[in-house]
Amino acid sequence: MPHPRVLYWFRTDLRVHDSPALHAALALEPQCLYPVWCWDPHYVREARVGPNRWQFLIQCQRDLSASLTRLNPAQRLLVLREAPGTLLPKLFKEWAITHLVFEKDTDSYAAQRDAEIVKLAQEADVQVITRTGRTLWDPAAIIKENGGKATMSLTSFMKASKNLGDPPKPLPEPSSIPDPGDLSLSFLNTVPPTVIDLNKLHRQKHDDESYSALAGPNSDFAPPTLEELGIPESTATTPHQGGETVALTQLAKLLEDSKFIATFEKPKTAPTAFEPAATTLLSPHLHFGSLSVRRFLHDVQRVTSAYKGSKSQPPTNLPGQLYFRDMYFAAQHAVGPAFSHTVGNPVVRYIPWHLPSTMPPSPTAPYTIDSPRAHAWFLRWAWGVTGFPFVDALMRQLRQEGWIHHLGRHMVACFLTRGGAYVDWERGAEVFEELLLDHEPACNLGNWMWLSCTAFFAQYYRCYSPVAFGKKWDPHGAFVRRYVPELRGFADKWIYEPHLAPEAEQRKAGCFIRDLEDGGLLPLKTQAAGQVYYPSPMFDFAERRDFCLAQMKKAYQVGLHGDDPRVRDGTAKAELFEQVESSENTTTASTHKRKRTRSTNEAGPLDGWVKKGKK
DNA sequence: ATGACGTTGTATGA
DNA sequence: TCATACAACGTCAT
Repeated sequence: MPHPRVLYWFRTDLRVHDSPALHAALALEPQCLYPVWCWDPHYVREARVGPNRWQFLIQCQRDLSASLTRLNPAQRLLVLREAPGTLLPKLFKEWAITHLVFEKDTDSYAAQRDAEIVKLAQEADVQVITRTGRTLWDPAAIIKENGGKATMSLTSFMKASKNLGDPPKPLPEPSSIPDPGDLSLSFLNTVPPTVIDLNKLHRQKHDDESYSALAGPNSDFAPPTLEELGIPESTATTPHQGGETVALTQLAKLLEDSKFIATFEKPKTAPTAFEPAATTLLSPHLHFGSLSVRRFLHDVQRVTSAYKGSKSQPPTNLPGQLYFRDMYFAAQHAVGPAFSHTVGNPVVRYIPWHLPSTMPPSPTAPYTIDSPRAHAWFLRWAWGVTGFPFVDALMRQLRQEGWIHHLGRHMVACFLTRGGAYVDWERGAEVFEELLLDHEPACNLGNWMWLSCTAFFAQYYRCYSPVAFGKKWDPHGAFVRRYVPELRGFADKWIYEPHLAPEAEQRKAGCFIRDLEDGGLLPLKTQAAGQVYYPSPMFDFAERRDFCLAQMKKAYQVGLHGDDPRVRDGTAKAELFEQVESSENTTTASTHKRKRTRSTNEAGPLDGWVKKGKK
């Protein structure tokens, strides 16, 4: 191949440092290099992406574009507004591409898409080169070492990875890149049909205009703006910044504190710490690839080996966190698309949760409202108005900033599922998908299974208390005061349980604790103008914990997994869990009636609270 | 078969 | 600041 013309397809590798795929592209000694980002409708419309993550992504794209220009003034990131499946074959022809290069992505959707793209490239006589780069090890290689089985514990993962040797050393940033070829485009873009638009809720300004022109409104291939996407800038409220430059600066700063790096123990870091947080906050960069996971590992190992003194070990140290990430990627790879839900998933335990996913999946009615009460609990959880200050503080921090500490995620996930509301973990995973900057499908899904004790973890009797767990880390409640400002005036004694404060204390604190009306879905009817209120707890936690514990015990005895045919056809709940249903249902309609009146939600899952709650 | 272990629980009592 | 009961899960090494 004398004059390779390379299309480098950027996806979740928005960086120029340690990019094995970019190095592979440059090793071809190309005559020209096209650095392309395709505006995949899977991301634009089908995945749940909140304003904060849109902003973070755009920042990553802009920073990458600037880096490419630094490496060659004629270069920039070419953002094209069309689906890869229809766009890439046209580009192969238009730019006489000889090689397509990209970093492997083993997420379920991406793997399927990439297989199709590889086929299209072969049909166009374009050679495809891929490299593993998103994880420390290739998930497929890990699973092969693990005998084809999903890695369900860190022990099995570590054993499998040991046979593969150390992860590759990080590669340096290239000193230069070749010119692009001719950038003219002789065709208009094909606008993908809108079948699903899970992000419609966020497009308050106007409809999505990201597909209005192939190379952007100014024909300059620029990354989109929030304005173009119809998302008001004011709704992106995160203080966290995207981009490789920010990521590497943040990493360098962390590495200066060798004691922090070498003695890091995750369970000893406080979920209540803010400004600064107790952990590295590098996870969003790992997701978008603005930081290489191998670069992170290598730098941590270098600083740790130079550190004099006793050091922390996996699984609690910093490398241990990265191993867990890889473990989830490998498990997802082994299970396939079913990893994202219960039905058909062989590794997940079946629990007859409230608000189960609709089968077959439907984007307009994603779940069944089997219990209006549980639905209200779910919405109140998602919007941080449960009446449990620690839970609400965490959920509001998540919504505002797009990041909460790992242990905080444990707390709210346990609370929604096996330790409180008894709501399906898939509902919680969807809310996290929308709000987290660092949303990594494999890790998010894996951790939700972990915390709901449906896979990876089974000690369901270890249950987090929304009062005790907060107090343990932050006895004075500074974290609660920061994110639930209406409670600021309460004394430490009441900060985690303000509903127990006498009326006089509430008056002194300038905030009254009152029940929400209509089963908790509506704000108070009787509130006075100018008066500040905070809701009473949405349920008796001790009572709910006991109930959940009993249900979990029963479900473990029944012992069904997601791939059981009785789970798929819906008979499992009816035939094996009748007693579960009736034992909880003491106050509302009978089991019989509820089953017949089961309805699905027409609006988006969070529609109810949004408008009414915001007033 | 058996026992140790598993990243990160809570309440109680000394 | 410890230790222990709570009621008791799955995985892995032996």
